[in-house]
Amino acid sequence: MNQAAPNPVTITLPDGSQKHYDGPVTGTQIATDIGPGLAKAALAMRVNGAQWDLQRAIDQDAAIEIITRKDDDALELLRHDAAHVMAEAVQELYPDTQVTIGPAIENGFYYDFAREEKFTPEDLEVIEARMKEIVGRDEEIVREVWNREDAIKLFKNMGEDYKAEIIAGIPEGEDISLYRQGEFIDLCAGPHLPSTGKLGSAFKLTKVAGAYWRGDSNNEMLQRIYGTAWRDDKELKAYLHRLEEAEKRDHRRLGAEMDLFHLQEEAQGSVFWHPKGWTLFQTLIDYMRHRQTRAGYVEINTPDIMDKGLWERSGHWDKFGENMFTTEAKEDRVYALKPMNCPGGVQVYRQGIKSYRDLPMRIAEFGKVHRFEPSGALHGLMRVRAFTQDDAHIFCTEEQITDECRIVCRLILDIYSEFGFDDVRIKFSDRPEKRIGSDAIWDKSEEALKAAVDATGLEYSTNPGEGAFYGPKLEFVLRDAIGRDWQCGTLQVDLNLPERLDAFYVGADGEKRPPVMLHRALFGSLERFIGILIEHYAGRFPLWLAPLQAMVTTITSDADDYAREVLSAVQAAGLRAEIDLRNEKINYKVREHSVSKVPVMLVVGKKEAEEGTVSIRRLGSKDQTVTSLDEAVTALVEEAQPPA
RNA sequence: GCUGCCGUAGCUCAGGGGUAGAGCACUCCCUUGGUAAGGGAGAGGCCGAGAGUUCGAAUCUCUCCGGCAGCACCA
Repeated sequence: MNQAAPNPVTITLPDGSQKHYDGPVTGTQIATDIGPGLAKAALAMRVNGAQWDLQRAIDQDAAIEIITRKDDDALELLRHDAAHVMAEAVQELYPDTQVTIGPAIENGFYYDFAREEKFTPEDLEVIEARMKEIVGRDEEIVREVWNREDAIKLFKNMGEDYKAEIIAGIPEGEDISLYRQGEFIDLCAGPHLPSTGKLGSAFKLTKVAGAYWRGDSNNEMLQRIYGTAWRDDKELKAYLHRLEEAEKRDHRRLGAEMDLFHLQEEAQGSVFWHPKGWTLFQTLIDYMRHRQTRAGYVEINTPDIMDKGLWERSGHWDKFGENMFTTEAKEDRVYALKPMNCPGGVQVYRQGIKSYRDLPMRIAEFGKVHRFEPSGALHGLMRVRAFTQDDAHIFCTEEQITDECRIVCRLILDIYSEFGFDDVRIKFSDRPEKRIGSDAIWDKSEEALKAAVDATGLEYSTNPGEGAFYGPKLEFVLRDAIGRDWQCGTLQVDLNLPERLDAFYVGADGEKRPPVMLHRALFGSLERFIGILIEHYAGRFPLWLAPLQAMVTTITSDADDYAREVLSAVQAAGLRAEIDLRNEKINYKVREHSVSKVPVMLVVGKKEAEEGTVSIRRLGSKDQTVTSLDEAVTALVEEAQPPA
C-alpha cells in the first residue's frame, strides 16, 4: 500500500496573515513559529472556531487562533484543568475513590467522586496542597483517542465503573478521547492545557456537598467538591473578596439587621413580617396595583381553602397533591389550601356568560398560596411554603395571544428596569413529560408563546421539558447577591385548564368555546422579590421603597421641641419618619441609623431650631446640607414618589 | 427529601465529663456632646428536644427537631 504524501497545510492567523506547512502541524509548532513568547503563553487554540489542544495536528487548511491566559476562553480551560488536577490529587491521596464527572462552571469547577468515606473540610486543604504539587510537577497532558471496547475495558479494570458507564453511553461514531497526565487518565472531550504547570496557583477548594449520580434523585449520592479558579492570584483574591461582600447583603442577615421580618421553626417556611418589612410589602403591592390598573386589569380575591375536588378537576391534585396542604375531613369533605390562584380565578370568570366582546379579560389577584415545599428547598424569603403572588389571568381568544403576551413581557421588563434590573434572563420552557392536554394543543400554545417572545425581540434561552403541566412558560430570572438565580416573573400560555374547568365564551359565530388563559406574575412571589430587592440594593432602598424614610434626630435636648415640629411636618407630608430624642451623642445616633439603613437623617440642634432649618444627612454620604424645613419636605416628598 | 456540617445570652461567637464566658444589644446612673461606637453599674442562658453511658453530661453515644451549603424538586 502506498503511503500518500502529506497534503500541504495553509494556516490563516487572526490578522489575516498565512503560514504554509508541508504537512500536518500542531498548534505548539505554529505558536513557536510566531514567537517564543506566544509559545510560552499558549494554552490551547481555536481551529475554525472550535477549541483544540495545542498538540493536536492540523492536517487541512484552517483559520486558527492561539488561546492565551488573556483570552476570554482561557478561564474555562483553566477551570476544567483544575477539575482534572483535583481528581488526580484525590486519587493519589485516596485510591479507593472513583471519579465521575468534573466540569468547569461559573467562577470555578467541581468534580463528583464516589467514595465510602466522607471528605472533610480538612481533606480539602490536603487535596489543595497536593494539587499545587501536581502543578509543580508540570505533567504533560496528552490526548489519546481510544476505541469504545478498549476504553470500557480500561476503566472497568481500574475499578472505574462510572466512567465505563459514561463511555458506553457515548453515541457511536464520536471520538472517545482520553486525557493522560502523569499516572492519571480520564475520559474527557477536552481540550486541555499542554501541561499541569500552566494551571498556576490561583485556585481554591471551597466546599463539599452531595450530588446525585447523573442528577437523578433515584441514583446514589456522590460527593461533590467545589473549587474556584482564576488567571492569577489577584483575580482569585478579588473573587473571594466579592463573595465576602456579597454575604453582607444576604437578605436573611439584612432582614434581621433592618428589622424587616423573621422566621421561626413553628412556622417553617413562613414569614413573620415586622412593621418595617410589612410596609415594604404593602408599598410594592400599591405600586403593582397602580401599574396593573393602568394596564387594564381588574382585581379580585378568591378563597384560600377550597374543596379538594376542584384541584382534582384542575389536574393539580394529580401532579402536586403530595405538595399541597389539606385539612382533615370535615363533614365528609376534604379541603385544600390553594397552592395557586388559577382555579379560583377561573371560577370568577365562569360567573355569567362571556362574549368574545368581553375579551381579553385581565383579572389580577394578590393571592396568598401555600405549597408544602421539600424542607431542603427552603431558603429565607426566596423559597418559602406560604407566599403572595402578584398573579393575574388573562382570558383571551387565540388571535389575541401574541399581543397579550407581548404586552405582558413589556410590562415585566419595564417594571424590572424601574428597580434597576437590567440583566434579566429569560427562559422559554416547553412541554414536560407529565402534562395534560393533547400534543396538538401543546403545538399551538408553544408556537404562540414563542411568537410572542420573538415579537418582543428579547433574547432568551430554552429549557426543554421544563414547562408547567398545563402549558409552556416564560421565566424571568433574577440573580441574588452571590449569583444564585431565582425565577421571579412568569408568563404561561394555557389551552387546557379553561376547558377542564368549564370556562367558555360565545364567539362571533354564536359557538361556545373555551378561552385561552394566560397565567402571569410580574414580581412572581412578593416574598422572593423582596429578598432579591434587599440584596440588590444591599438594604439601601430608594426613598419610595424605604420602610422608614427619615429619622429626625437631635444633637442636644434643647432642640427636642423643634425636632417634634420637624417630625410632624414630615409626617404630615406623608413621609414615613421617626424621631430619636435619646440622650446620646450625635456620632452614636448617626452610626446607629446608618447601620439600620435609614436613607435620610434630619439632624437638628440649637442652630437649626433658631433658624427653622434642618441638616440633611443622606445614608452613605459623609456631608450634610442645611436647608429650610419647608424646602426639605418638598424635596423629600418629590423624591419619595414611586416611579410612574 | 438526600449528603455533609452546625445548634451555648436578643445578635456574633469562645469554651468543653465536675452544674457557664466575651463583645455588641438591653436596663439604670453619670455625661448635653455638631454628623459612624463617651463612661460606669446591672440584668440576662435547663448550652435545640428526648433517651442512653456515667457517681456526675452543655461536653460522650443514639434518635428527633431546626439552621447552613450543595443536590433533587419548584404548579
